[in-house]
Amino acid sequence: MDLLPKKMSELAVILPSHLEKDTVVLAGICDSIFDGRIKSDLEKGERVLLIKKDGSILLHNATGTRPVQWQRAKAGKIVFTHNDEDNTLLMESYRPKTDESFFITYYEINFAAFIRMKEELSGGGETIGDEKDFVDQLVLHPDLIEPELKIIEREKEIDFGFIDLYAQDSSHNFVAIEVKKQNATLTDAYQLHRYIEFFQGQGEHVRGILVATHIPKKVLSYLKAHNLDGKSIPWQEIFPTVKRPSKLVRTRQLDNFWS
Amino acid sequence: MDLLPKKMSELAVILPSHLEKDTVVLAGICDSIFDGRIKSDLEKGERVLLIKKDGSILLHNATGTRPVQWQRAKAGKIVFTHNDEDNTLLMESYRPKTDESFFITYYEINFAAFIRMKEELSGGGETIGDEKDFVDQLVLHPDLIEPELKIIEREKEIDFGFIDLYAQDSSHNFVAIEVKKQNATLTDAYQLHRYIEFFQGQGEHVRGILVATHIPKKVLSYLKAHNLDGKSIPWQEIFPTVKRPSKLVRTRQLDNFWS
DNA sequence: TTCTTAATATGGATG
DNA sequence: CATCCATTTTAAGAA
Repeated sequence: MDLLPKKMSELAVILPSHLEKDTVVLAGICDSIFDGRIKSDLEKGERVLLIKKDGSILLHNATGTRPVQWQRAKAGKIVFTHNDEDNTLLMESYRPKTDESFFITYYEINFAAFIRMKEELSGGGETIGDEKDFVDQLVLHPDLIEPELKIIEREKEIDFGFIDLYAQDSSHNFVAIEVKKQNATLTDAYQLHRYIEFFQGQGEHVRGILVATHIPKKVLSYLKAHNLDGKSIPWQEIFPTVKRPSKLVRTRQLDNFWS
Repeated sequence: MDLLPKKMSELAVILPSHLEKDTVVLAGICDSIFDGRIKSDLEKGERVLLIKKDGSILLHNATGTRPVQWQRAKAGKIVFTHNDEDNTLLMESYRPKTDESFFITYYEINFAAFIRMKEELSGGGETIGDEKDFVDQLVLHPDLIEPELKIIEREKEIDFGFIDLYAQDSSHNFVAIEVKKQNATLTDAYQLHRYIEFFQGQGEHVRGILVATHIPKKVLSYLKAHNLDGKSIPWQEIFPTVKRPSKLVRTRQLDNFWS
């Protein structure tokens, strides 16, 4: 849990002992090649490299959420080699599963460290508010979609997929409901359309409703043109208990937020 | 470009000056909350935090490609506060654009450092083998799709979108071709179907072909059921010149690989 | 393993 | 801005 020498020849010797146990952080000037599902060449630039003990490799630029190049875990051994002639440090990794090669050439190391993370302190987590939770709420409160709607089945399987909710409306029509936690897209409307067509092919009349937190006009007009319904249910109506600060919450207010 | 003190009270004072210029790396025991498009709580655990100068925040577990929690750039100012009472360090960030709050509470800091990255050394990159390149190859070698096929137009615009390739087959039928560089999905088949229906609506008969590196059975059966064609073209047939090492390439062999 | 689908998807191009 | 679309998407769950 400390700095490593910046000298490449020493790094090449020391790093192997850390790769299996620690998270390694390396910063410096490098160029690199990733070749696999795509071939990507990076010009010489300053970047931060993170290597985790499971073999995940993340090469980050100074900005941006995603790594600029990376390789997932379960590759072979990562090899570092120092080249005396031009004083470069090479990282090589090959992942047979996906036939991906990753090469990084360092021309300068400006920072090197390792972090030993205690096995027993890997806390889990919990999420609230994904699509499953959305559907859960709709099952509990089908009237949010339409008055007197009765849910009959969830994840009803038909030939070409699963229908999120299968229901019956106040006039005893059967209804296929496709639920999207995000803004609806045309693709979602097509999908619903295909489901309804399937029932038509079976000689059954089934209504279709697309439920989403927001449905753009273009999508609504497609639905209307094909005799389908759209119902937008704002996030707040589904998860009214989730509080959010309207601006940056200062530390002393955290307790309120947690409630 | 060096270590920072691990003492929380000092960190709270020092960090602000680094957040706008440097990449900050922090490791220790924390729990955290992200609340925005979803609400996610993490139990106490040991994690590595990366904060970039554009405000991107990445909280990483000891393993895994993706951060376990994160926030994208363009949020407000990130605030660190030391709480004397229980000796914790709090990170708070709020991103108005998406109404996302991110809180991390540190109980222990095991590693703290900053990396100053030179602005002028941010190298760009280049990729070969994306979908555009795939289509390029198909335009050059339409016979890979079907003998005697003639490409007429690329990115042909119709009411509901763009058709990757528009062509004419050996019997002078017009053909709409949808290309996917990856495995085809049902959604891709729906999309193609929609294009064909558009032409039917115009009173035109147009064949539809879905081209992908791989087409699962279910997708093929949907295509067949709707009089559409599927053509899977393995990656190697499209990019035969891209060499890959069959196993880990040792440094001294790199020159061969680069050719 | 293969396939399917949600995701805080991300990121780029376009209108 | 919103929308559309490709992505080395990733990752989890089911068949």
